[in-house]
Amino acid sequence: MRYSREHKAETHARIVKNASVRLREHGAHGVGVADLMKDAGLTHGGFYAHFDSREALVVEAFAYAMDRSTERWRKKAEQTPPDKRFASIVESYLTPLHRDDPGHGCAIPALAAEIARESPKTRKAFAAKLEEMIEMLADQIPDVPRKTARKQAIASLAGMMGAMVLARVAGTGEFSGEILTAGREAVLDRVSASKPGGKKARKGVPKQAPTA
Amino acid sequence: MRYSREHKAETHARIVKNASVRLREHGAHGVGVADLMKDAGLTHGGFYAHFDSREALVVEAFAYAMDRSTERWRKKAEQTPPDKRFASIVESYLTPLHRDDPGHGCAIPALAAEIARESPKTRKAFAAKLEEMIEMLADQIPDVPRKTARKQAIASLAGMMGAMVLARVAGTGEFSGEILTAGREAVLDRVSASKPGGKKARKGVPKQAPTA
DNA sequence: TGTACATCAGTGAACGCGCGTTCACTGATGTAC
DNA sequence: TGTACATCAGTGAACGCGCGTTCACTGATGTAC
Repeated sequence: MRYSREHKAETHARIVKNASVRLREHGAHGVGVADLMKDAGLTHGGFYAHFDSREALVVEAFAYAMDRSTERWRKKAEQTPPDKRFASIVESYLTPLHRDDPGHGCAIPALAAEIARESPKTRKAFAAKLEEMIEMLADQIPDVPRKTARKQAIASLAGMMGAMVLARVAGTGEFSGEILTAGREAVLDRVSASKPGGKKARKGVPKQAPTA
Repeated sequence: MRYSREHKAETHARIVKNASVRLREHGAHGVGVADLMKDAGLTHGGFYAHFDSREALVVEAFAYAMDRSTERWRKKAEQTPPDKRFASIVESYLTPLHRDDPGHGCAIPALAAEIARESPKTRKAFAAKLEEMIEMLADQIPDVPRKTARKQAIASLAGMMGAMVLARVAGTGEFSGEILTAGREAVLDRVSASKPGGKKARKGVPKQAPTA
């Protein structure tokens, strides 16, 4: 072979990693094969030595992005006291930083709507990663039955990714910030309220009379 | 002119209306100009007598879809007692029927993520329609200060459209239904809990020990 | 009222372009002897 | 250890195709006289 034993695997991984950023930035159909290969320092002709089709790369790149998110949050949780794990994930998710850097952020707000329209195979691959992420999130909600934790994880993820999509549509101004704040408070409030002793109002998120 | 006075306006409206369905079904880039004109019973060459560009049609079709949703919900609310208006919207939104017919459903889960990546002009046009929809939703949340209602409307819409996107990614099976249910319960629960006398658990949505 | 002309929504061929994919070729390296 | 050959990741030209857009043309109708 032209290159050393692990060279191909490294190149493959580099293509996938770079593609996962570009696809989150520009959408599942927003970047061409030639550009994706250029990102990895290659020419487009060699693409099919690594992937059966463009769609196959899309699937791998999504899986990579989802795995990275799930793993990052799991590690973040490990370094946080159990009762603050979930809140720390939500708070780092619904930020202007995340909103303004989709390429390095969660793949769900960036790509899920498009994926839902792809082939069943692609869609199912994404759904499996979604399921993993939900389970990981449920692990971070202590002191409630597992079924409740899972429901909370699903609803929270929906609220988080939904707020992120809306915030990106709204741009970077006041309206966009308002969406991030409303989403963050609602998710944190709901989950803390579901705990046995957690019905007291959270800081800045009174249930009846807002101070702000 | 070849056609009677109002003929052009009618044709224009027909193109926009049909396009709003096709674009929600297949995405903002998922249908070509030729197909969109064919839907209206025309050939592609005449397109530019009606629109400056394909993107101009996309903007009009989105505005049309958003206006229809906002108006439909407003009317639905008028025929419902004030304290049940919001719940009736949420319940009709997070259904398998809506999930399985994106072409006639809410434009936000279908298209918002793509719109966020379009030109500032297109994005802002969508953001303005989003703002209108949020205001309409806030109108349906009684008995709380306006600021609270608006926050609830934003967070609820994020949860609703997010759950719809996730449910569509999950397909039509059990997992997908679980997402719709979790989203519905979370949104209804959160809003009813924000009311002065509304802290009691909702039917089937116990806060600590689920029955199902 | 009747007639000639101007209008312009709609037609269908054509344009240029970018895309995903294919393919003959290259050449540095691993392997066989 | 040294040499000839086989391998195959990567190159770059080419392919076919569909897309958004342009354009010369059509012909039924509104309008001017």
